[in-house]
Amino acid sequence: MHVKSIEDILSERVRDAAAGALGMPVDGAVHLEVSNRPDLGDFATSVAFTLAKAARRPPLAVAELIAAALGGAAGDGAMIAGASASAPGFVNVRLSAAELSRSVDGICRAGGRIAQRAPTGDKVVVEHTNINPNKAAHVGHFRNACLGDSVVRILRRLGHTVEVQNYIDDTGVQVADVVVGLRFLEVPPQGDQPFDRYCSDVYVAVQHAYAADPALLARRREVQASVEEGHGPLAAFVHDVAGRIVTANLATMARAGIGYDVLTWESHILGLGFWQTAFERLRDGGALRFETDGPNAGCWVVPFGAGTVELEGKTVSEDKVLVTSQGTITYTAKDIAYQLWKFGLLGRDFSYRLWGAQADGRPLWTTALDDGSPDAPAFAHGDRVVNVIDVRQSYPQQVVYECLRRLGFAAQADRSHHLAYGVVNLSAAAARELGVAVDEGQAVVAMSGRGGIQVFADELLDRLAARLAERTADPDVASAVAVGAARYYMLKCGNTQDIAFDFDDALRTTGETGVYLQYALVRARGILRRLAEAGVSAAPAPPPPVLADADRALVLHMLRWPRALATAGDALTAQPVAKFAFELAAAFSAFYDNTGPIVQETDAGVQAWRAGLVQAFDLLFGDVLDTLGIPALDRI
RNA sequence: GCCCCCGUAGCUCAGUGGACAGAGCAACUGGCUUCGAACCAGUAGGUCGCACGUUCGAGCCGUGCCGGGGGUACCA
Repeated sequence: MHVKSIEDILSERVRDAAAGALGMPVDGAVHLEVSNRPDLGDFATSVAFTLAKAARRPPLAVAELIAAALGGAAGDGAMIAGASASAPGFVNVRLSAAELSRSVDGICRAGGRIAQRAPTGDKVVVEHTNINPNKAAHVGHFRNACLGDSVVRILRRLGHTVEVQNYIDDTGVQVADVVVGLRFLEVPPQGDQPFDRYCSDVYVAVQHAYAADPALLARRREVQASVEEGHGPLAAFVHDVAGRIVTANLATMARAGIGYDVLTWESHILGLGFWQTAFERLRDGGALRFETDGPNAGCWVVPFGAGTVELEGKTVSEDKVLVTSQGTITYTAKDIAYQLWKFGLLGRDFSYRLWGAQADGRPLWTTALDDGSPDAPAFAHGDRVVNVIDVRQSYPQQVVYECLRRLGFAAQADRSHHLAYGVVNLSAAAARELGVAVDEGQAVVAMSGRGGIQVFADELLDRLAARLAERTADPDVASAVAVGAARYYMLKCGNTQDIAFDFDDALRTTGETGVYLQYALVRARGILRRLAEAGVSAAPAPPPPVLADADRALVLHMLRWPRALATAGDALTAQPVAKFAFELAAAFSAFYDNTGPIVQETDAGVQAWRAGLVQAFDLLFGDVLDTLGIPALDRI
């Protein structure tokens, strides 16, 4: 259920008051913000500045007129307790205790989900994770999955139908490299390391082997050729390896509560001839050009950027090659076919079969080359598409969207979103801990799967859980707190911010961390538990005559949830939700510490009100944490 | 060359054109006989890279510089 937010209602009130006081129409929504002068009011608006000119009065005089009109509406049970004007022209509004009480009641009746919106009827396809199936997930992949998963949770709350796709590139060189290593090199496993970690090591070993013996590269071509033919024992082996790695990667993400709706395999896109269909469309639509000379002679290209340019004495082309002079298909080409399919524009479809059940009970499907399952739901046909992909792939992503445009699908191109996120590097300290030589003055070191310079996602979760196990007897609690800490670490920065991964930061359990959020909820649930034991109801109750600042601040913070969620959805980033969650937890912690124990409260009115307040916080904050994928616990 | 991102406290980062620029960490002071101190209350720490411009008002918008990173592959 979606209730109109306090700000929406206040905005209308201010607009009406301004129109009445000034005797002139006020167009559009009046922008309202949470006051950063809580001594003056709960909300503030600068609308007087914009109206001053037309009203032919100074801003402060306009603000005073609006405040007087708003204040006139105050009274018993009214929404607004009072309004004031302050220099140089702000209007400050204070909510009444009765309104705050109604808000607490509303939060409880909504089960905390006051930010949930009615279904919009549109479908958003979100692609994230997308790990090459030849290695264990590292913290860079983990950032991708955390961002994608939280954006999915945000969009679902905003009323969108969301389908999560995890693209598996099982035909690229990376898988081929590991298969070469497994078949032709004897790489000893380290102890009882899991298969995905072993493959990460093999991948590094293969790079060294190529350098020492270039003849080995022929083996890679051999593997790739067999994959392209799609049958034979080598192809079956590749398929088996990729499948085992995907299973391992899914298990890693499942630890953090991250799931999917469907796995889309690159080999299926090729095997079903999706690219051939897309190619013909592009060629016939005039979007492609076959080059007979120049740097791309013999290639099919999509003209892009400045075309052919002279740079530092060399002739280079900004056009994007889709089919090489050898006849092979580039990744971008496959991505064009994939993107067309996501929108239902290809005129082709996969068949599907069930991959398995996931931790949250949702089924996971996979594309299939055979007839698949008759029970499979319909996938793709999205109205919008969000691709969670490293910022370094911005250029090929733009090529993909431009190709849609050139095929006449401008609307779909506009509804294609590259959710670009910054790189996860290692801090100098983290790199040294991994045994990597770091130059003096070098702040960060790039991770490298080929070079074996990386921190694995499982390793991060394991180390966090181990640290937390020192403080709790329950290993399930330790791992749940570890998940919260790891996810918050990945979400608290903006999408475009590069992250310098640092063990000291990532393993912290105090301050602005996931632990802080979980601890606030644990404290609230501790109160509710004690109240229940004492037989005190936690149902919403009327406010006491005098409302403490900590109580007011807590209610007002909770009321900001819908806007925080909407902001996050508009920008396709979980960061505003992460920041909001921390601030709300801080408001609750201050409330907790700066007021007496509710269980021992002697004033029955105060006790009843605060019990209801804690109940509302528990419900609402549980929804906030779930949006971030942070487990809500009763005890830690 | 062209395109994109970043530059805010010692460090890591927030800051939808609005009031005195915030948080965490690190440093320093206090606070557990009370619903769990993984917390709270406080002190200190800033030419918001630089310069012009737009605006009643700029960390935010525009232009030009200076630093750092990335892209501009017949890799992904």
